[in-house]
Amino acid sequence: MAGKKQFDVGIALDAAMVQFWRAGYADTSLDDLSRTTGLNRSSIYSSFGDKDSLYLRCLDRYAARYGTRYDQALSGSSEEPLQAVRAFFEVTLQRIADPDVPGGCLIAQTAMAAPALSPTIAARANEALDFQHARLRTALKAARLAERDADDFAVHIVAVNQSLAVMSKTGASHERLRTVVDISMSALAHALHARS
Amino acid sequence: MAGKKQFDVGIALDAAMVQFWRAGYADTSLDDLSRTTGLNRSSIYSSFGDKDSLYLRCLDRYAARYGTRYDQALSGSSEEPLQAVRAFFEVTLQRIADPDVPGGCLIAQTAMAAPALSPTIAARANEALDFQHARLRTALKAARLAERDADDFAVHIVAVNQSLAVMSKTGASHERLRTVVDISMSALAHALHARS
DNA sequence: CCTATCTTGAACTGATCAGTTCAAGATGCA
DNA sequence: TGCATCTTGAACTGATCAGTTCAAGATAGG
Repeated sequence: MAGKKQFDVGIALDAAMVQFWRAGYADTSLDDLSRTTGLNRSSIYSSFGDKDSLYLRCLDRYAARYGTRYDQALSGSSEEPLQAVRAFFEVTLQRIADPDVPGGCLIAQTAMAAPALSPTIAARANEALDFQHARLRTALKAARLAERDADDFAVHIVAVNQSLAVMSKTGASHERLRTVVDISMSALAHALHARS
Repeated sequence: MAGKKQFDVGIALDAAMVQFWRAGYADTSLDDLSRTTGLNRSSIYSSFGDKDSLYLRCLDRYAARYGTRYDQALSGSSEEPLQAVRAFFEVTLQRIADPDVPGGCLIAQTAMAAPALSPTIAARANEALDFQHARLRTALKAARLAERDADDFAVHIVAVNQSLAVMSKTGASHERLRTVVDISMSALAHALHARS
């Protein structure tokens, strides 16, 4: 209505998300957020509330953005589960290789720091991982994998996917990360070959 | 020579290690350390130096303690690689199940927080993971696995082992963690069955 | 031009942080 | 008992933290 037009909320959220993603909650100060978003402290508070609220919004933004990519990867080759799961892992590998974005994974980082974070935030990270599990479970069941196998592989794939975040933080090469994935893929291939 | 006898350095280091392990570097204050070790701030500084030095000693203590267990697990069944790797994973599963000690993994936690830690500390965590990889590589090669396969599986197993730390932080049940391991074990079983 | 409304920078508050200092107290030895 | 030595608690320093406040400035509608 009056005053100057507002900043782009989406761009500011992306900048805050990247900052939390790179440095974690504890090691990101409001000054860091102010600097990386280009917003004043006052503007951050008036637009996003306190640090916890902003972190929560960044977590949701992260989960939504990559969640749709995981969904697309799994549904893109729904008739060929091996290819679908390969595409699923590829989402993570490409994110890690993306120079515009930190390595690691905001969800994994949140889970690791959970004891020091607010229960609401910790719960949100767990929900995101549960959702990831459900995504994979559904896709594997649709591929006519036995119910038990679908559930087990979903658990395994979620875990291995998280391990990529840890390994990338240690400076592991893209090749090494692909090796981690390939061995899980071979296990899935064997299970699919043996299905009824 | 004079004055009161000293406290037990080992016990104090264990307490500090557990504190760092549970809360991470950033969320552990010197007051926390003073409280959990029972030592005065002055005593901490005079005995262990500053926070970084103490953290490094805890990291080394952690790596040494569980490193020997991993070594024993791998060498205990050196003629049967499947059993050896199973025992390797069991070390981690038992540590996670141990109520006297936090879940997760101090090395993984350090790696995840690396960007905010001193380069020395981050490097030490990477060294520990490299050592873990070498351990597995040697054991798998001794089991007459092809050089390339031994290296690849060593990379995979190190990653999956780290994933257990992440998943345990999300409240994953012991059963689920075992499922993660079992699928990697099945992949190894197939590779061993197909060896020349 | 004028005024109402929003943004912004900077300063301030109370809390916590790592690290240091030092005097009081406890202890063992002679 | 008395002395030498170590431990300990508490206070202090300078820095940083999250969160709040407010006046100055910028803008758009009338």
